[in-house]
Amino acid sequence: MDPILDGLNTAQREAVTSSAPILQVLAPPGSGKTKTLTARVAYLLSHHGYLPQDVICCTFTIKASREMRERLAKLIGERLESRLILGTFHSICRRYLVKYGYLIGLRKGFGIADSDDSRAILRRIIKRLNATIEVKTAQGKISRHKAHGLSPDALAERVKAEEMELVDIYRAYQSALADSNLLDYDDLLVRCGDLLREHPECVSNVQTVLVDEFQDTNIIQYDLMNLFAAQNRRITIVGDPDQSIYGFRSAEIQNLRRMQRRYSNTSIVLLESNYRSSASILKSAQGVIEQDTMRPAKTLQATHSFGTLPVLRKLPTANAEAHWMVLEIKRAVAMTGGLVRMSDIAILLRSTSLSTRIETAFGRAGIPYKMVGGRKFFDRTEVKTLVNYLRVVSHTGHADALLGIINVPPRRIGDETIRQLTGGADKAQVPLWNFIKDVIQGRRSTEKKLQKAAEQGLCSLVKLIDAAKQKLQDCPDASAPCVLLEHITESLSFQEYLIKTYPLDEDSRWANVKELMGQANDAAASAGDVAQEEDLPEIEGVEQQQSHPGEEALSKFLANVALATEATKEGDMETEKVTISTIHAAKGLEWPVVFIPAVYNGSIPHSRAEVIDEERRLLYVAMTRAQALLYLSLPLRQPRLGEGEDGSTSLTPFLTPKLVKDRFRPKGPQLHEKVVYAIADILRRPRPTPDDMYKELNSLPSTLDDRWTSEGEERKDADGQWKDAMGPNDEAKSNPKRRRLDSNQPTSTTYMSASSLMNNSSNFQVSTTLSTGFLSARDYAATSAASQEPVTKSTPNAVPEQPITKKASSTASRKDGLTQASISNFFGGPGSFQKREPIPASRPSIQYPQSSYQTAQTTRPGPAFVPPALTSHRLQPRPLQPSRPALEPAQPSNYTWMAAPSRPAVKPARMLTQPPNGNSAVEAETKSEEAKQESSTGIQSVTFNTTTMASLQQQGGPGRRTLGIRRSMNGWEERMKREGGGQVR
DNA sequence: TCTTGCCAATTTTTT
DNA sequence: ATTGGCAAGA
Repeated sequence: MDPILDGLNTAQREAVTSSAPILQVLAPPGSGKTKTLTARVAYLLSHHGYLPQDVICCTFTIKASREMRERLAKLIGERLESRLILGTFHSICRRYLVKYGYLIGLRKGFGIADSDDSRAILRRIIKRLNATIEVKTAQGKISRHKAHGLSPDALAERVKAEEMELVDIYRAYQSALADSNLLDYDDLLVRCGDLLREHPECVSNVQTVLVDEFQDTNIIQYDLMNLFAAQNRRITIVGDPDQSIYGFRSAEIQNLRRMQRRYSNTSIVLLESNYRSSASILKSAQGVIEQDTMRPAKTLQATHSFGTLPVLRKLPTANAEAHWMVLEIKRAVAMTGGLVRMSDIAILLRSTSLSTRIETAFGRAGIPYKMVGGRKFFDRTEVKTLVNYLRVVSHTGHADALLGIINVPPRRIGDETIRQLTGGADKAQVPLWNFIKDVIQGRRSTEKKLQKAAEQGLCSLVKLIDAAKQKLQDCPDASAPCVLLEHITESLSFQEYLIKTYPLDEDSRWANVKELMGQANDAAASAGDVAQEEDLPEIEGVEQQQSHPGEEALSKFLANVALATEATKEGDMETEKVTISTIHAAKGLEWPVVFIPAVYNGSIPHSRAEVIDEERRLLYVAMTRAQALLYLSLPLRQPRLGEGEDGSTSLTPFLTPKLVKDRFRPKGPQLHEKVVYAIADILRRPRPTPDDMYKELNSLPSTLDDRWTSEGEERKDADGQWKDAMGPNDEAKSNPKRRRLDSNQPTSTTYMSASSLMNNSSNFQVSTTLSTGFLSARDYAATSAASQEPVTKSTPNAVPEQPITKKASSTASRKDGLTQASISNFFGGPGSFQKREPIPASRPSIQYPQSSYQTAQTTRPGPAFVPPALTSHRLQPRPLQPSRPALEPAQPSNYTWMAAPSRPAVKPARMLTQPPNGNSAVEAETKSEEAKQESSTGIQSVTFNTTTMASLQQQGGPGRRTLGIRRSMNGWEERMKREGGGQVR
């Protein structure tokens, strides 16, 4: 078997090997999206004969693209991998603009304005224009407009007089960027779009385009995808509408539909099996996401056992909440006998501001952690300063960078001097840098005479920069950034400067400088590798812009700095650390144990959130990061920004009372043997031995989550000493009396469902009789073996400690199961369904909301298939295709649904129903046939449905539409039931 | 005029 | 806790 397909389930293979030209892979969290996309890249290279340099693969974050590169290197080897055009939209666009930007009049050596730069520019403009708008809002609005492709002029035409202020600011902002030869994040995309529209030949080599996290693309990115693929019109995207959490950045979920409308031959593969989380976590998460009524019902098929219920914990204050996390982390680590380690744990936050409390609590308790997401490193002032020096050296026109360093270290250049200089430069219509040079060399003068000291300071700055520029010219290779940094820090006596200015933490700041140099060094080293990631394939007839290699290395380094999110080098990754991250930054990742604190109204949903659904999805994304243990918590009081006047908080509305009751426990789970084993199984790790599990117990203040009542109150002991006795540091020496395991606490019972109540009461009575008040390991073993805390609740799916596969069909037949109809419903939008009817196939210009689907399922048994033995020959490397005639959106859209149920095995041959070269794909796919199940063979036939969408003049009434949905759902259910028995694997 | 020191305000999420 | 804005010394 093809090694590329190893370890993929049938639906995933379906997606990987599909010969469909336009393919959408829709998949819930944990279903192996990225794995599938990666495998598809490899597959396309090896089976379709695409050259890596002719394949564009867009990811959303730098981390994702790095991960993908690593996976691909393993799959296809570094040689091929390094030639792929793979990266974030922004970085890919930058590459094209570097090479071909001259074609649209972009100046050489442009820099990238990060959001601090943008903010600084806007601040100046707003001040100058005496505008009232806040810098941040202006920044956001401008970015929005750019993402929608609106230039200042275009904006001016469609906006009211009162908004003209913004137009002026926008204009001024653009010209300020242009003056400094900068592009901001949005410009990278917009300008690249301009380039490819005017000069499509730049991507004429591109055979296929793949996009990860498609639900997060905005309009411009969507356009770019199509422009990239203009030549050959072969696109694969993966995405999940439920995980769309970047609406604030103008991401548009509708792009999924837009794409289907544009490409009538869109095929869709659904992945439904979740390989990440316990069934109970999935259930809880689904309970959250399903509150979104506009969303299509969709199955999330668990492959793991039910596990232990997630926790929803109330705590008195935010500090208590942080402390509670400390205790639960310690408990989880100790009681699982090394199964759960610090690095297995993540704290996911709605906003970075929540981290401080947690960080201090962790710091005091000695819990190692690393904070990701907050752009920390490159924001450090000392790092920023040095980077600004590099930027000025790279491009002296970069006015903001220049202003950032003009008086750092202090050169006696104050506000007044700066005002004189910028004012003069403005008047003379000369870049600031040139003006300064002219002034100190006596060719020009400022309105008011500059102070001697200031002039001297300017002199030394100019000297330094000029010397550095010379050095850059002399440096013919990628070591330029490194060389320059050394030169600059030395000439500035930067270390002494740091010592003087930051006497408190001078060493850590210097360490940051060292780190920056290290990164420059790494960049230099990796640039020497076989293939330059930077290089785009040469295209005949289009000249690439060449530049000095040292300069290029420098500008690339600076671009990486600007585009990096968490470029903090993974140097200290080896040590065991808890991860603290924003939810946004956690997307695509997973951890065995996840904490989500502050689940109160105002945090989630955030008080300033615009779209409530997006906040819900955010919580959903956070919850589905967890594999085995999931803890949500909230403080009952918030000192500052609470909801009520008294600072009391209320639980997020996303966690409805019913959901809380059915799917959460009020306190951390008892971590006895059974629970621990279930965790081990979910993580696919060896079960720890009982000895391992018990040996650390004595370090814990309690083996239970009993420091607070389940109503979130401070537990009052007889002597009332909890509070002071339990500093975070001295658990170990606290009075044994307080460590006794509580057996009955009335408060906790209110939450318990009947089943868990039963065994909550009596299991631990043994312990209270122990003279020490604390269980020895063996005692604990004895009690916990008897305790049998229910790991499950009575749910149809509750199959403890058993892979859930056998139950799959029952889930699928539930009314909330994902059906083809419901998914199509999503794409059609609400109410787009109708009973199936013949639909005129050639209606032009589809109005999406009015469209309807014809659902039918085809199975092509026997002769229609190539015998399995031959399937491996099916997709031999093909000659590259000539570009195909365009399929215009005016054609009816025919979506091919290739919904392989997660569990059953499928013969790959079915893909042959599509002609291999795609030219006649449309015709083939529009044929819809009734699905038939080939149940007798015991082998699952493919469910290969063709959904034809076309516009409808008039819609049926709501009743009819519902009927239509029901109908197709029933068909699906029927099939699922029938398929339930025969499974091949 | 530049520097220093104090006070106030501030935090949604990312390329 | 960090940064920006303002007032008083050098």
